[in-house]
Parts: sequence; structure tokens; C-alpha cells
Amino acid sequence: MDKNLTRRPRAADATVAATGSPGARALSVYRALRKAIIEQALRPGMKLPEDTIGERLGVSRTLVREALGRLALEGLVELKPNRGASVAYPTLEEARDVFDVRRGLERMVAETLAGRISKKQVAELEAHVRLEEAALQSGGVEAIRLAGEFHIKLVEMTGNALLSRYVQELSSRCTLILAIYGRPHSSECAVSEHRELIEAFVQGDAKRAAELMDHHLQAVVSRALIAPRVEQDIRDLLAPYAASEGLTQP
Amino acid sequence: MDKNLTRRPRAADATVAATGSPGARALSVYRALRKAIIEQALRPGMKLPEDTIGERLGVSRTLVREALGRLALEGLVELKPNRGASVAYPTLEEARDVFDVRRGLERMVAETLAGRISKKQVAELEAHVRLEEAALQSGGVEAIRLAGEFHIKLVEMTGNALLSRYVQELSSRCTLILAIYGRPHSSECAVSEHRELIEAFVQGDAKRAAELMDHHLQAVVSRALIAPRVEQDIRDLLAPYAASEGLTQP
DNA sequence: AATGAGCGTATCGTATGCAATTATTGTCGG
DNA sequence: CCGACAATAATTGCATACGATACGCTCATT
Repeated sequence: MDKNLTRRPRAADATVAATGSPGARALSVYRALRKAIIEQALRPGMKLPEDTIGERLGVSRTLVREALGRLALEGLVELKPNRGASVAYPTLEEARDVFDVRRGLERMVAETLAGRISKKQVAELEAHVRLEEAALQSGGVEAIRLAGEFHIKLVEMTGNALLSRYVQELSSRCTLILAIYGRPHSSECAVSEHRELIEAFVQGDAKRAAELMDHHLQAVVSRALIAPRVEQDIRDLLAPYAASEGLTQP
Repeated sequence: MDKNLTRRPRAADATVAATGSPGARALSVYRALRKAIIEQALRPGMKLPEDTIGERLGVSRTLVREALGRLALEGLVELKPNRGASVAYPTLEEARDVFDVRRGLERMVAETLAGRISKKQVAELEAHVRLEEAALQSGGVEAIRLAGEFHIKLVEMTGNALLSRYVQELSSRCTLILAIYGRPHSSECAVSEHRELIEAFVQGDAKRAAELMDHHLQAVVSRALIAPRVEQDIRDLLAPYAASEGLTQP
């Protein structure tokens, strides 16, 4: 069958492959899972068995484990001892923590950028905003992605690699959170608010930039996260059906 | 010799052991290395071969690798492909990034805590400051540790677990950085500044608290990190000589 | 004597194997 | 008909094995 004894797993069999570099396959696994989670191909709460993933991706459990560990540290995966990994299902409290920290960090971004942004960077941001607008018109789902990328672009302009990593991490987690608690397709980021931010950067008004960013992110939360709390626990899902049949449980 | 074939690595041979829980040994390795790095038993730049560590700690390379990976994500260890791990040796630029982000996060802490701190918490903080004072008098090295713990206590009082993790991570990295670039035993944190902070919290003056924290951390940097920057890269050492001879490099 | 090729060793990257734990299903007594 | 229990299956935790890679050494060559 598949169990060819002369099989050399070395190369030429990894479907996704990536470069032949040493740790590259491990990274690929990590990125694949990450992308799948963010795109919600893997929904929050889903189990992530090591063999299954490894088999599908053409790597051993070792690499999958490594990737899962990393994702767990980033908060995209939950890792319970002896019970395996699953896509993270943050509680509302964790969600609040994530958004709060993100707001704090992005305020930093805004303050840093104010007055210290080049013509070229401004042009790039304005071009991006126009893209957002276009996407919003044609009502594509990519409007959401673009809105997120605006923030990534901003943080990368600070030149602080660490800040960049943190914001990107939190950004992913926010996506996951909105997938759980957010309303279906709230446009998330108002383009006008992005424009105002750029303006504040150009004018070098750090205080205003910081406040704009703060309110902007606050707005994202209140627009999207009216928290209807979609229950996924079978018990809770079944409760109303039980009731309708006159069944009751402890 | 040591290579007893009937050896059961199962249990009862881990010198440090820890509880019998599943992932506990991995955690132990992680913590052991972390502690060793922070206490500078393992100095920045030192090589960290997997087998050596595993042998010494009584675990297999698998667990060591896991720990090293995690430490690498936290910035305490550098992981170069095919060349193994070593204790991180941050560049001055990375150091600046770390301190900047830390200042931003701790400013958040200060703002959050202002006016939202209980009597009991104030008492705890004041007691801690008194400890710091005492340690400073008796000139112990623990003054540094206590100063750091003050900040940890603060962030934990915010109730934001994520913020807490981030600050703790950055705090460790700061220690490492100061071990490289800091002057021998600058007392790092002025106790008086800690007192002022507490006062601002009690008075509920968020703005003042944030600024105090900002300046406080800025002061730590300028007090400790006058950065004589012992260059270790031959290229950089040679650069001025090259220039003085009119030589230029690609 | 310096330089470069060839080889050996140390160490990493990854796959795989085995024991242990947990979840699940089928069965039996109440 | 319901709950407890035992056997089974699935899956993790960890160790180890094996191939690959980089580094340092010796030695021949210029």
C-alpha cells in the first residue's frame, strides 16, 4: 500500500514542499495550519490530531507537533495534556485581554508614526486605503483582509521588529475571536477612520493619532463583537431541542 | 559505563524530576534553562548543544529541543539552522526595540492601575518597596531581582493575563540585555520612583502614572545602559581602521 | 610556510517506535 | 430501561535511530 519500505521521505514527496532548507518544512507546516485557522477552514474548537495532519501534509508527527506548539504559544491553538491540540476557542475574557493589549500596542504605533512618516510611506498608505475602498464597493470578503493589512503596514513602518511581531500575532488572534463572537460580515474597519489616521500622521499630531487609533480599534470591537456567543458545546446546543420535547437534564 | 541497556528512562532517574504529570518534564527543562540564562550561569552567546543539556538534565533531546524552541520564540535563545542554539546576544537595535515595547506596555499597566487599585494591593506594593529598600541598604544583589518583581507585581494586578505574559517576557529579555550592555551593578530601579508610582495609582491620576512609568523605565535604560558596546564582530572592529586607510568595503 | 582538498567528528533535522493515557464502545447487573 | 464496568481503539509523550550538514583537522601541494 502506502507503506513502501524503500520510501525515502527526504524530498520530492512533500506536496507543498517549500525550499530544501533545513527547517523549512517545519515552517511550512506552521504556516499551513496558521493560514487554515485564520481563514476558518479550521474552525475554533476543532480537534487537531497530530497523525492526521502529518499524514495530510506529508510530514511526520514531530514537525506537526512543533508547529502546534508554536501556534499554542501564539494563542491560536489550545494544547491540553494527553488530550491533544485543538483550534483555540478563546473565552470572552481572553478576547477582551487580547483586544486591550492590541489597542495599547497600536496606540504606540500611532504615536511613533506621527510626524515620522515619509512621503513615500504616505503614498503607500493612501494607495492601500483606495484598495480598501474599492474592495468595499465590490463587496468582496477581501475588504476584511485589506483592513487588517493596513494595520500591519502601519506597524511595519515603525521599524520596530518586535512590535511588529506582537501586533501581527494579536491581529491573528483578533481574527479568530471575531470568527467566534463577531457578527457575520461587519466590515470591521471603517475606511474613513484609516484616512483620518493618515492625516494625523502627516500633521505630526501624536496625541491625536493615538486617540484616533484607540477609538478606531474600540469601534471595531463594538461594531463587530456584540457577542451573541455562539455555543459549540453539544450539550448546550441540544438544550432547546430537549426542552421542546419535554426532556430535561440535570 | 553509563550505557546500561536495561535502563528504563521512564521515571525515577530525572534528577530534578518535578511532578509526574505529562508535560511537566518538558516544562522543567524550559524553566531550568530560562533560570540559568537569566541568572547568567549561561552567558549570552554561549552554545547550547541539545545532547549535552539533555544528558545533564536527564531527558532526551526531544524535550530539550522543545524547550529551546520556546526560549527562541521568547528571544532568550538564538536558533540558527543546522548550527544549533545559543544564548541570545541581542544587538543594540533589538535591545532598543525591546525596551521601547516594554515601556509602551508598562505605560498601559500604569494607566490601567490608576484609581483601580485596592487598599490591599497598595499595602502589598508598599511592603514590597520596603523590602527593596532594605535590600538596597544591605547591598545585596537581590535588590535587582526585587526591583524587577515590583513590575511583575504591578502587571499582575491589572488582571490581564496576556499583558502579564508579555511584560514578563520582555522583563527577562531586558535582564539579558543589561547583562550584555549594562554597567556592572547599577541598581536599575530607584525605589523612590516606585513610591511615586504607587502614589499616582492611589490618587487615580492615570496621566501622571503613565508618565512616571515612562520616565522611570527611560531612566533605567539611561542609568544602566550607557552601552560601551563591546564589539565582537571582527568586521565592525576593523571598519574604522579600514576607513582611516581609505579602504572601503562592499 | 601558506593554501586548499579530503576526511572524521560533533551536532542537527526528521522519522519512527513503544509505553501510557484517554476516549469510546459494547456488555452486563440492577 | 438506566447506570457501572471492562475491553478496545485512538492518540499523545517521550525516547531513540538514522541520514544530513557544518566544522576542524590533517596532509598534500604550491
